Amino acid sequence: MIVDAAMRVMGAEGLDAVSMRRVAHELDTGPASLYAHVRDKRELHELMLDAAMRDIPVPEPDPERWQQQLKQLGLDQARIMVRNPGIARIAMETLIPTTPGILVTMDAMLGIVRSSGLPARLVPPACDGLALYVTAFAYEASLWSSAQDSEARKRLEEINAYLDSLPADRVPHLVAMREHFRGEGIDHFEFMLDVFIAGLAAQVNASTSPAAPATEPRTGSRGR
Amino acid sequence: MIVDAAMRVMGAEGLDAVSMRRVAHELDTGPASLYAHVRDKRELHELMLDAAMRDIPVPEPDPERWQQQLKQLGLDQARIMVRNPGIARIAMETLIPTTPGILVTMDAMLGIVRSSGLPARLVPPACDGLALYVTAFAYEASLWSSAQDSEARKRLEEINAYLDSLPADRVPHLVAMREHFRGEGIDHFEFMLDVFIAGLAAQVNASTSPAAPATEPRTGSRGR
DNA sequence: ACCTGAACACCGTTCAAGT
DNA sequence: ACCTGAACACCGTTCAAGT
Repeated sequence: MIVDAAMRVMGAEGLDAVSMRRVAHELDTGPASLYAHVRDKRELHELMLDAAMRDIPVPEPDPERWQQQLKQLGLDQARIMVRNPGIARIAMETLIPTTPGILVTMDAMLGIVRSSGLPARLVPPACDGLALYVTAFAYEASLWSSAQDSEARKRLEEINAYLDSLPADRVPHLVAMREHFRGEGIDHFEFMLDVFIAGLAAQVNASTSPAAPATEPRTGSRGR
Repeated sequence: MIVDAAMRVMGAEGLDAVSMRRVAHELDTGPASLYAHVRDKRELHELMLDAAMRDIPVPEPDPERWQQQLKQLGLDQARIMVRNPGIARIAMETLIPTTPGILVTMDAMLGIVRSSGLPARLVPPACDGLALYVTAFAYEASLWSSAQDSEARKRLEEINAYLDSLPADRVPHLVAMREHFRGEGIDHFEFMLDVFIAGLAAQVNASTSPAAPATEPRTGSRGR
């Protein structure tokens, strides 16, 4: 009931409104009562994270399709966080979530990357990194949506006006590429997922065929 | 003086201790006095971000070395944020920093990526994405270091104990790869930078030579 | 223009006392 | 075991009043 009430408040008024006092009030009691069921606010946050993320569909790893599967999983994670603004911030703050639902998703990601043929010692770093980027993207996206609509629009106008007034001699590239900054966040995210996965694929090839292979040479960043 | 006092408090006691009241106290005055110089707490944060990031060295873009230059810039940004715990959190929360110091760094990154030959419309998304990942990494790193030492160690032990008790039938990959999770965060970060840059290089090649080239064929993720 | 004291409307958490 | 009222030690921001 506590987690439900907290999720309700977050959905209606954003994560900032989810205080122990506000949640308790929702349940017609005082804040002290919550501490019989929940260690502290951090634990409540972790339970909310689990509630939101528990039902991400996880595929059976298929070595032939690891790239598509990884991208799909990343998109699913981002989608669910963007849909519940506030959850991404909790995920950023939670460091290492240890709640069952999240671990299942992380395990699925490990399974997919493992099936790619990437050396075992690189699989956890790759998954950590990807999960972190997905979370950070969703967090930025929810900053926009969770700000009061009018406030966000005002800030956006301020920024646009500011960008238009930039001195071309101090920041030439910003000025030159100004037009390319307007764009859909989710498209940028998809592009970045592709870039990341292509980079992983290069690592796979580099480790599968350390010497220049005969049939179809591919070059990754060999420099590490 | 206000920004200096705030940086001092953050350095000594962490970002959470940087309240308007605490900073005012540091200056032997009341919290209301600060509002004559600073619009609100968000603006104070932005000024702190600028103070910390203003002197990141920025290279002259060299098309021959864009990969090394990009990696170096990412490492420099991460290093400075990890050195000032709290700055990374401000950077995550600030959405689009509009302060001069930060814009110069962003401009330098745009210049480097532009010199790589990546299509212009992909340059801003790539820089946004890279900057976001760098910031997110530094944020996670500072979560560890900014927690009270004893508290962080306790939490780490809890997590390790928990990971050791995981059921192999529910999360087989987590259990199988457990040993590879212990590792230096900064090494993982460098690996991820390499992966990302290799992915970008693949995109560059894919757009430079859309048909199979003659001399030295390279394959990127052609699928988008 | 800059500063101040006092106030408003909040926080998370603890603790003795109850059932 | 669960709940409660009251309290402790804080927040960001505003505002009338001062210099």
